[in-house]
Amino acid sequence: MTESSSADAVLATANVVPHRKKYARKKIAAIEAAARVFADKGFHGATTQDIAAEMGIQQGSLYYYFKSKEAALQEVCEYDFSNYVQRMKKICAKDQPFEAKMLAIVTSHLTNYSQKSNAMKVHNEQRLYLPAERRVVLKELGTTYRRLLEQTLAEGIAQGLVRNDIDTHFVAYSIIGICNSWGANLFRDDSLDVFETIEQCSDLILYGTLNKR
Amino acid sequence: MTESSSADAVLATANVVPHRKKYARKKIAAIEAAARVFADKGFHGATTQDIAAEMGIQQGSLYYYFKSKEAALQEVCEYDFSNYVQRMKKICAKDQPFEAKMLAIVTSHLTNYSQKSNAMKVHNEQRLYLPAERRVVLKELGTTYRRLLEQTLAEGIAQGLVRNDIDTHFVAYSIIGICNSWGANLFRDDSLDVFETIEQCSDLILYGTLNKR
DNA sequence: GAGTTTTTCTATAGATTTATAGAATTATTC
DNA sequence: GAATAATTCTATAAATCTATAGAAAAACTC
Repeated sequence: MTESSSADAVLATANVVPHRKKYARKKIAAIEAAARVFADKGFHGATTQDIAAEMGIQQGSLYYYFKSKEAALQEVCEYDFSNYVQRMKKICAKDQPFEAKMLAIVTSHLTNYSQKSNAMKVHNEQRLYLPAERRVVLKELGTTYRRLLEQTLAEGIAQGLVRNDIDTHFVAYSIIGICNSWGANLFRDDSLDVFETIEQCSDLILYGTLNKR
Repeated sequence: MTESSSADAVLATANVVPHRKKYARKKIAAIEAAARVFADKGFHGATTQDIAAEMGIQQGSLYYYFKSKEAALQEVCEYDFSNYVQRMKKICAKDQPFEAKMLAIVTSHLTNYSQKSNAMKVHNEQRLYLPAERRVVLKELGTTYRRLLEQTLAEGIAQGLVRNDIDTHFVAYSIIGICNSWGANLFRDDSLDVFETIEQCSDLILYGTLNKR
């Protein structure tokens, strides 16, 4: 559970000045520490003391990195989210058969979960404790993601591959629901295999449970 | 959002002595008030003051009904759960075609959500904040429920109606995941139609998204 | 290495929160 | 209606939590 790698997003915003670079690195560590603690104890259950301890600093020092506890939650929820939506855009833009796209979408979702699990878990479970003002960016990104999914389904229908009697809006929400539900399971249970889970999820979404007649 | 009706469960345990009956009634009101508050603010975000205010009593008086805040969470999570599992048992015991059973299961789940929404929401989202000792009953009931679902799927396979290459364990979890995800949506969005949602959920589970060839 | 900037620490104000004890009130019983 | 039991209230102890201010330490610059 390191969640490193995509320091990129935050690092990119930092100037090349060594000072800022070092700050940015530690800021990422702070976000990831907060993500771990919030994932474990929930926003209200976690204390700034917990987060500071997770970073190995004193409680008061935490405020060098976060303006407030609430700001920390917001940053955790937004952490790497736009990269994730970006990846979704790429998947949807590709010229591939519907089944392959769906597999790629589920893969992206669950892979992201198994890599950025804490931040994603916190986003899914705790973001509603943020006041609406702090959720505008999240809402936008979430809507973009869902629309891409709906669009992909609509394309599948247009190609005659997907049933034309489904409600794309409903199915999009359902897919997100299944993926998040399995994401949480993967988080909880180490013995689960990510790729096995991916297979089964997309299989269920595509084919359902009934035998073909 | 009254959540009355099934006072039965708790009332049944109370002796016929008028005293106990009145206490039991108010205790149910306490559980439902706690459910509303926990659903809204989360376990740690809610205060005993909030729950007391919701009941129209003073903070200290709340301890006449709950031994502790944690005990209140446990009681909310367990509230009406065993009735719910009981209903599931009846559905599964019936001699009906697989499709009808699945529709009944989804209906039971989502109908329960729209009636006992607060307690169910709290159960789904907050129960893990309880220490393991307080979750034994919940765990048992949950396992029973999932097993019934798995068994129903297995019967469907035996009858040749359900694909024999699915993993019943995985599919059972997925069904629960979809239902809970839509339960939460129904909770949030009043404009959604419960029966429409039920239709769509079971349709997706049964037939998936692809056209038959 | 003196001076400057960044990072961390300590200490604390001020507000909340859970849970308890004992008094006060209300309801029930005979 | 006096005696008893149930319910609610008030007041408070004890613990905890966020956020801030200013000092101390560490890192960096020239």
